[in-house]
Amino acid sequence: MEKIEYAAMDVSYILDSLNEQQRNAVASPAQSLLVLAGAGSGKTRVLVHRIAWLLQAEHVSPFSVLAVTFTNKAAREMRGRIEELMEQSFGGMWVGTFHGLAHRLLRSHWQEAGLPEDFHILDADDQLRLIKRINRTLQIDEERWPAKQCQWYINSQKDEGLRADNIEHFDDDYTRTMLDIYKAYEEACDRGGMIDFGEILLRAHELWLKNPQILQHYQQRFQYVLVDEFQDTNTIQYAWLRVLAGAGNQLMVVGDDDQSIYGWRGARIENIQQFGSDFPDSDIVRLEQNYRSTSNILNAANKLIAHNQGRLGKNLWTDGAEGELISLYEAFNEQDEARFIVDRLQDWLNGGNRRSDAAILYRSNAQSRELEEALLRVGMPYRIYGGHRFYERLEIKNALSYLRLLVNRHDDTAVERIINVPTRGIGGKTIDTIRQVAREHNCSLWQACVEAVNQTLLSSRASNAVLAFLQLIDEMSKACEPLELHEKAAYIVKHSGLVQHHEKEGGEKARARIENLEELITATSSFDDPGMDEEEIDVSASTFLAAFLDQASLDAGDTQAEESEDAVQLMTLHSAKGLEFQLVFLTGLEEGLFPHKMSMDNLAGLEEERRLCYVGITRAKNKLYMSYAESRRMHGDVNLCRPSRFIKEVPNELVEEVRLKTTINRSHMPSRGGVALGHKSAHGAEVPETQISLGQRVAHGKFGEGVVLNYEGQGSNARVQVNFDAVGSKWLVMSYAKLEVLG
DNA sequence: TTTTAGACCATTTTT
DNA sequence: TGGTCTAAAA
Repeated sequence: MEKIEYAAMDVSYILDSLNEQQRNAVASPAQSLLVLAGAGSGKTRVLVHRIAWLLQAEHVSPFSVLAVTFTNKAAREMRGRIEELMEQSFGGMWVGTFHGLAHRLLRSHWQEAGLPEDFHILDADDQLRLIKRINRTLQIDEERWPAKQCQWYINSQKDEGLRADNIEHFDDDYTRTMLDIYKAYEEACDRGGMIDFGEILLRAHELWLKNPQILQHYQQRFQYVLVDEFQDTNTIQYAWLRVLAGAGNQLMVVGDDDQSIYGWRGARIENIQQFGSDFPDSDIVRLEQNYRSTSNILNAANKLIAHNQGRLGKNLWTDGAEGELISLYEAFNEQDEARFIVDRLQDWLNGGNRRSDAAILYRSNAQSRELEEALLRVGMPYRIYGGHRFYERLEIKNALSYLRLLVNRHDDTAVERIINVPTRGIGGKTIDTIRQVAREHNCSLWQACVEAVNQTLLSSRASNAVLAFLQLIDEMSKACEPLELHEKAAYIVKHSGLVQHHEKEGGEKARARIENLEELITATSSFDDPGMDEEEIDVSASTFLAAFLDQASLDAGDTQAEESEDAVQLMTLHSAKGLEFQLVFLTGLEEGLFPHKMSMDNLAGLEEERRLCYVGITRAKNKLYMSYAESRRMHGDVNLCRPSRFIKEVPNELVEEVRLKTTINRSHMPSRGGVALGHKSAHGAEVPETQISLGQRVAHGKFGEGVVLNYEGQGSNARVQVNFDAVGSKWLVMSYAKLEVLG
């Protein structure tokens, strides 16, 4: 790291572009500082400028700065923006995620942390597989205690900083079972030198508590600690921060209690309320000026979130334009909703806007399908955020497992994964035997394979297959020895047989998989180890590969091969946090979907849903559409829906209802408590060449009266879906049904 | 051993 | 509806 002279530098550029509140935060002399940053108030900006201020105005060494975020993307962005602002890079500064930084500590102090030097990281999928295996050996009833639930239990305990030994139990079935599994799981992890995501944080915390001299070293080094998205910290993360900053270090946390949407995975909104009492001399700065949205949108968000209790309170304002009203559309069903959105989108694009400036947001991933189909139908390019991250994909994980075995032959997780992928005749029975051998000899699966072959414990056919596997790995290992990382990856992809394996299954999916494998090679060639200080230069080829594998576990690769085409953005509300768009569609505003039925029976859950809605609304800069459907097909069958309570929590004067063709009054709106379909006249799309339109009440000779929900085709060939009062929904062919149109 | 057919059951997601 | 998982057939 080069020495930097700051002599009498002009520092005004750091403050000049900021408003008063932002400036107060950036130049604060306080020992600890809580910045309550409303949506669109320049939160990241404040963090970036704060660091610049420390470095330049207060002559703080970059080595003394630690900045923590939740995602790698946020960390990269922060570092990038600091470098951009200061036109300089700062290698010695630690900017990273909680997990990334904690992992770095564990790599440096593996001995003190009680880990083997070559420990490796278990991702969620690996973890689940391991738990399943454990449950099988413990003979746990999978029906009664699903592995998913056990995984959830273990992770939430770790989020709370609790190990199996620390957990009080009342000897009930549930806790006893969970603790047994937790213990067995911990043992398995220890034996295999594996740590899961929660363990990374837990170990890093314990590392400090158990090794005061190490803690002291970091406390002395990191005099300035900054935290982004503080409302998302869980118990262990906050504890870790308190330990680090406990020695009088300067701590600045930035967050927004109204945007806390990760309670369900351990985030504690209480941390932000607790901060003041944990750091009694702390200052609070509120960033309340919003630079993003029109005042109509902002007011809608403010009014909505005001329904939550126990907020720290903020009053977001803007001096920007009032903007258009929020448009509300009542669709008949999810198809109608999708059609409507696509129509609006096309209008908007005809006005010369860019597709990537528009986003369609939904509560749950299942909703994307209908929207995709509608977009596909008109040929509008779109991109879906979320879904399977690059490094989590099946084919990638398989390829990585081969690479893992090059580094460490005793990586059981990897062996389990690929021992029969591609299929080479090693089936469940053979693998069981091998596991058995491993348990008896207390050795790794790899060794057990060797043993099983040598001792002829297997049928000759199985034995040959296992031997072939062992030789394949050994040969590849030898061949890869002298190669560069990306050459290793290319070699593995080529010689593992994975490509042929996927080619065989054929289809569109298979092609995508093969492309991904090629993409992996690209990813390795552009990899340069970000986690290394210059002190640690002796990076041998194999540790370089190990570093890549770590990075692959820790960074799921949210840059999933960015395509350059301008496309409409589709994502869940959760993944929309932190983003902004000119035009936003907030879809599926129905009771049971949003707020989701799993979260609406308790106040905490409901309030989190409301915050989610708040996040959604505040993504919009210029124009917001909200929509809901009167009926929605979910998991195959049709449900009738009531409009979300969140709709009526937005003041009427900010909303304009969009009606296609017919205007009707809103007597059936939520205030009445959801008189769903019933006494309403026709509205919306007509079934072509018929007297029927969606939403219309009709009578059938046999089934009685009902409401038209949907249609296919046209004229006498058309089929219509009718929800009958007596017998539920049915599809009928127009020419046979003889439907009578009711007024 | 591998493939396939039926059973089951479904928020939200980062690391 | 579609993805995952177990149990029976090729």
